[in-house]
Amino acid sequence: MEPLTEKQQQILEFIVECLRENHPPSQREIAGHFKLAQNAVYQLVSYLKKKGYLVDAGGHRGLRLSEAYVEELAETEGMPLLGRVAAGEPILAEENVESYVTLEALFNRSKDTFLLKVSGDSMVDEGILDGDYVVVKSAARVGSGQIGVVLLDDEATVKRVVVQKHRIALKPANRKAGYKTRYIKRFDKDVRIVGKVIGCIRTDIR
Amino acid sequence: MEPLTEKQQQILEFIVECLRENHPPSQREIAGHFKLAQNAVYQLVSYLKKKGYLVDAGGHRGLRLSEAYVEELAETEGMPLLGRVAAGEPILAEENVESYVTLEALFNRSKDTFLLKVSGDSMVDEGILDGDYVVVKSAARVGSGQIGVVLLDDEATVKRVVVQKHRIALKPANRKAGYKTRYIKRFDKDVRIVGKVIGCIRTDIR
DNA sequence: TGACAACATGGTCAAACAACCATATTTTAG
DNA sequence: CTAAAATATGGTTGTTTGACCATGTTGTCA
Repeated sequence: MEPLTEKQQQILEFIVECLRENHPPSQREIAGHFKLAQNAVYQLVSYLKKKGYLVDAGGHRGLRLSEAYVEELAETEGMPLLGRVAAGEPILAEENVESYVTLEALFNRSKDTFLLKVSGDSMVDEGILDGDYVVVKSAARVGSGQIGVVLLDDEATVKRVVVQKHRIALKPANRKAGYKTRYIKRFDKDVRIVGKVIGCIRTDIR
Repeated sequence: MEPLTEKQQQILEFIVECLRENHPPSQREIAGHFKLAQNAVYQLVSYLKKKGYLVDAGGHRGLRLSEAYVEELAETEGMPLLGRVAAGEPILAEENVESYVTLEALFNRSKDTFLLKVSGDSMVDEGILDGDYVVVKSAARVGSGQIGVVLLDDEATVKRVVVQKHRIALKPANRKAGYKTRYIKRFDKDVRIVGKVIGCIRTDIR
């Protein structure tokens, strides 16, 4: 995008800040903030429109960011997702960046998705470690062989669920602890399948 | 919060929607959308203020959401994080929900944080699987023993980095493949430490 | 030196606007 | 049944606002 002068940049940043807080500023408000005449702002805003940073929705307080500029901002906001990393280039060089993603976008979440903090090592061999958060999608049943969250003896456990003829097998994944599969009757009152594990997040790796 | 009538709810939702798109609606715009007189809106908005959903910043298009309501919205927006799950309760019952977190908040990210898609199984024993995204914080050096991203032979690799006297050891974590540590000279031109792995995200668990 | 872009002031004006009044109908709760 | 709350209309008023005009200054570039 066409470069901005310092003043224009300042004004634009102020506008973005205001929009972030959901109140598009009036020209007079901007003028007040920078101790300018309303008209100085009118002009500067005109420049910003001409350069394609702002769009006018019409009406009072009608300033909007242009799509192009919103996109440019997104690159600062979302996390850059790196594809193949080329040697020599600075790591965050454009050719390395595949896209910019918000973490929200990684999981296309619906209303009934939630996080559950995992305690225990029973699923380590599946890459679900103690302290991880599993992303769970609420569901009354889980496909056989999938990893699910089961409410069992007042405790939510994450296990691989295998549906058999008359029972359900809850298979841990911990080589060291041995694979002590637990079997429960189907339709047991004290057991409830809570959901299906669709993701896993680990923070604070040291 | 005090419950809303259907009409009030409708109006509020419309306002929220407008605010999301960064243009607080004027009363007339709302009125137009619902085919009402400006004054009907004035009254309904008054109720919403009285009930604590809206706040008035004064001036034209001065409507804002109250903090209380923003908080309530956050519960719909962020993912609920479940603590100890009580049996009997519906899984998303209030007593189960510890807090509502946006995924953004899980990593307190700075500008130089990015995602890198992992290919390969060399870190499976650390719970970093093929296809996972690692959250990387840019850094020229990595503490000994930490997991880092190293640019090596035109390829970004995730390995445990152990700094020794005259060399750096890159230790994979894959029992099956054997732990074939790779040693590189310190200050080797062809090697660059790119950053430190601070998190790991797995999507699409089947 | 002269042209031009950027930046600035003060002033005017019509449209958009929130606030408020009087009033009427419908819905809800006791 | 009745009173209060909620929902609605139309009209008035004073303020806020964007747009625009005339004009002046400063810095840059040819």
